Amino acid sequence: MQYHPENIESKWRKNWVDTQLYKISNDSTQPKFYVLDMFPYPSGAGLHVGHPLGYIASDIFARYKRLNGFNVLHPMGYDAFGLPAEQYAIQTGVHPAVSTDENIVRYREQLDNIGFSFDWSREVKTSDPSYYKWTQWIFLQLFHHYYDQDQDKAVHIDQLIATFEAKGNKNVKAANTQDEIFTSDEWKQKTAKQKDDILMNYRLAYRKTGYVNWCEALGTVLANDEVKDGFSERGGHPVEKRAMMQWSLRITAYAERLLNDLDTLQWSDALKAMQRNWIGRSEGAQMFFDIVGHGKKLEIFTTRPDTIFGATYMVLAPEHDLVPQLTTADQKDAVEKYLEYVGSRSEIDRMAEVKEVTGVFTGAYALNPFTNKHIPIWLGEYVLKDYGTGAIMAVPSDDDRDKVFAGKFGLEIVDVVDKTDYPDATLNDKVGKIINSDFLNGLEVKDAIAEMFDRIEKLGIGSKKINYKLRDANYSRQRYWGEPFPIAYDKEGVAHALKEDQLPLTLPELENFQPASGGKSPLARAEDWVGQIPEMSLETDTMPGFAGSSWYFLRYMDAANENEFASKKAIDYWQDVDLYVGGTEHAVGHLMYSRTWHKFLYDLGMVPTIEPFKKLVNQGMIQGSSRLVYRVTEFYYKGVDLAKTNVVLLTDSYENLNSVDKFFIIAPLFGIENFDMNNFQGMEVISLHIDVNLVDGVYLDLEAFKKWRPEFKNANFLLEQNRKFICGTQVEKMSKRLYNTVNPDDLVAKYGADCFRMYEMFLGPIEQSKPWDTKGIDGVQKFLRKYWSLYYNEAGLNLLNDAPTAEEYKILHTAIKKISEDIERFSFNTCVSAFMVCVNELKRVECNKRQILEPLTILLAPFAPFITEELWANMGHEGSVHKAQFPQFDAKHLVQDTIEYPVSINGKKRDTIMLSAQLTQEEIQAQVMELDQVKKYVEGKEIQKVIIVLKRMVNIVVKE
RNA sequence: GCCGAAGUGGUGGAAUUGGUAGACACGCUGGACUCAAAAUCCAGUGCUAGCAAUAGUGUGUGGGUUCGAGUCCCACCUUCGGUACCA
Repeated sequence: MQYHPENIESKWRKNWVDTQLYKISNDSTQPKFYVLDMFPYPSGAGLHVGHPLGYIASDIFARYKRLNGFNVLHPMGYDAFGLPAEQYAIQTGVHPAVSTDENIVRYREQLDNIGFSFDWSREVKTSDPSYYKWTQWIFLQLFHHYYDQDQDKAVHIDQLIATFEAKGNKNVKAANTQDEIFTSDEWKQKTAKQKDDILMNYRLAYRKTGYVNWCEALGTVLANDEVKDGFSERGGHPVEKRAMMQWSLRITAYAERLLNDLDTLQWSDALKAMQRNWIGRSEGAQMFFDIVGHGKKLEIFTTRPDTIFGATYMVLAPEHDLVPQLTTADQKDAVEKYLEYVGSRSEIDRMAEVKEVTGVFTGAYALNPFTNKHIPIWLGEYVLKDYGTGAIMAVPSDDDRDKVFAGKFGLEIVDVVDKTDYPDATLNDKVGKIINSDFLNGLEVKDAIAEMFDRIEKLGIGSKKINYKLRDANYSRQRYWGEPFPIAYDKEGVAHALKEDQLPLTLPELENFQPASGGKSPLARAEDWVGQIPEMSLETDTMPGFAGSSWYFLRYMDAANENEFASKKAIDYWQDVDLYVGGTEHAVGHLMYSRTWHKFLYDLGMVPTIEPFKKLVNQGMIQGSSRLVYRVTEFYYKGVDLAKTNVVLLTDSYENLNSVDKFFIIAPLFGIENFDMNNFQGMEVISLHIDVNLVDGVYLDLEAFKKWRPEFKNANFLLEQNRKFICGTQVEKMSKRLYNTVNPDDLVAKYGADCFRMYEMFLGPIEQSKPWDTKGIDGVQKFLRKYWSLYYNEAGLNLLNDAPTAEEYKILHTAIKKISEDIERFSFNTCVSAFMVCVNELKRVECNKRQILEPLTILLAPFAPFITEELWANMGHEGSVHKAQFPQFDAKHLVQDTIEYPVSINGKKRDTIMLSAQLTQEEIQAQVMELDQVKKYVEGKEIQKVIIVLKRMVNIVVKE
């Protein structure tokens, strides 16, 4: 009987649904294990072979844990709010909910095809009101809390109000954007609007006017992690800075905890480094400089207070608040001109010209508190409004940027650090001896910094401070397809939270999804909706894409709960995610936000753990291997442009076009006789992506190609050897646009899901990125056929009940050991290899014994769930193989063919001698042997090779 | 620039603690079966020399530690990923 995956797989696919095989309970005495995949955004293109890589790995792990007696939570859902569906709606008028649901149906089919063990009864969809009710609810908790730095946790805003009423805000230590100090009496006299404005500066979800990333093409603002190199991550549209009133999340309040708690996680060093980088902690001094002739002081942040004697000027960001007050009449024109110039430049311009230094003098001077010199205050683009205080003291002798700036504008340079002891150090390295600095002279930089912290604090001109690169997350989107804010404004503009029984606040129905005028969301046009609460108007922005994905892993624990986001009982049972698998593209965005939300919920006592994802594995990206042909579009001869010719020529490479011989082939096609190289001027060629499915390896199927692109049906092809057309290749992102996507459905149809799963695992380490290549899949198919043939001969099932031999046990237990260990360390490619070795060996010894094949079936079940289920049933078992007990490794079956024996060499006692052979203890004399004795001893034993090791052991291989 | 990861046959990749480098698979070569093809099976396959046994050589480059290095140390080169006026 032959192995036919298609019948087997469709049968079991249905059976698993009918028997609810993968449905799990929150009531279990078994230990829990939570295996989570990053849920997908259901795009219109469907899944390609790159998407399931991580899902297959996590599915194997989940199944393995289940077979080992764990109650495994392994859910799946959809990150269903997002820009593409809305862009599609704008173009076609199809409601995003409709297109999203269609895509979800398609995703579900594709996922089911591959045989995952998801518990679909727990499916979540972030765009479902029953889900986003709780996204809105958590948002309201953020709105109602502030971060108390004394308790180092989130605390309800009512407590802050009570403190304000009793004592004002002087002694409040909280994460805030508030600089006004007020007393209890002053607070009480404020209007509702004023109070609201002040509280906004403390809330964890708050509104502020700030410089945001505005994307004109998408008509919305974006968070920092949604912008790459000045372009939007979705769609690649240009992004600019704009001042707007927006909702934000005060994630910076959690910066220190986000950084420190990384140490508790089993994440890769690379990923932790990325997060540390993004948080960007730096220790330094906050200092206040007097401004000559002004009451105000200039606040700066520096990590190098030791260089203050070299601070010969100050630089402010052009957007700094003090700029108008500082600018003198003389410099007014110059400053205004400069601000105009800065305003005209997009983010992309600024990034492209990092080397270019620009700046202008304000006319004002600050007082260097240590040199007492008047130092000029400049404006410069290289100082950023958002980082630190938006102002710096410039030390041109010890900072690259300051040096360039001073050089360009002729500012004074005083050398303050002597680096002669450190010839390899760069200008920015914090090493050397301080010079020209009065009391600091002779100190090492490190000591000088410590000394300065003391002095600054004693003089009362500043203090030690920690700064972060991390910014608060922009939380408003001027879009339709997102969670509406459960916020309404009264006539004064005071923000009021909706009550819990008013949730979910659902999206209004719209016909037209174009943004409303004035940079507003399409929701603004739904006037009835906006005004549904008397005397109030609803917020018209919606929440960003990361809102729903910041807590979905908690919803899976209790997905159908209508009263809470998840019951306390469910959360206490499942605790946190034991294993999280997903791509690095979420290294800073999603992972930072969900960690913050989780910590916030921890502060509120709603989750028991400080971190959501204990262990995280980043699967690599599967790239596409594109196939290209090259098309001659223009051909120049004797200076005559022959572009109008209707000849289309397709060739496999530029090299072919550059070869002289080929011109003689091409020339007649262009109607040129007697081709003369001297008259040839060149030609223009463009590359053309062709559908990889029309190509067998690199050979293009010409007929299929002409059918696919009828406009080329009369094209001439420049054929390579054997009259086969060889395509050019290029590795790039897998994308529908580049025609290099491979659909898993096609492979499942052709080879079966088991084969597809194992082949994806066989490609290489899960963490590694690699181009997709189908050519090795035959090897896995061969393996499955061979495996099947262990159980079956031509007549049918052919199994023996005989006791296995020692050799057969050894083959099985070698595989059990290797595969169990490799699954634990997430090395699935070596597992597949181990299966191949095992089956090859069993084939060699012609083993068809139940006592070997039964455990082997269970061993393979996580990898190939269908074929093993079929064989398990055919062997006469009642239940599913996926409910069986995973075979346990037993060391007694591994024949000891190595005996360790102590040995001394040249009179020194060394560790052990390892004799590789079936030697008995009697054969080896129970005494310490000298090296010569070893050799002598070994000579009589038909030793093939002796490797003499002095330190650890002697390795001897005996001829078989 | 800074941070991180990695360089092994024609290809994807093994080698888990420093112990016979190249497992497993693809590809290729030869053979069996077949009218033929597919499928299947057998043998070979790092490179160089040789009919062969065999010898030499070999994990990006150059050094080092060690009886022994793909693995550890130093310097360098290359590739990929992240990040970038972060004071």
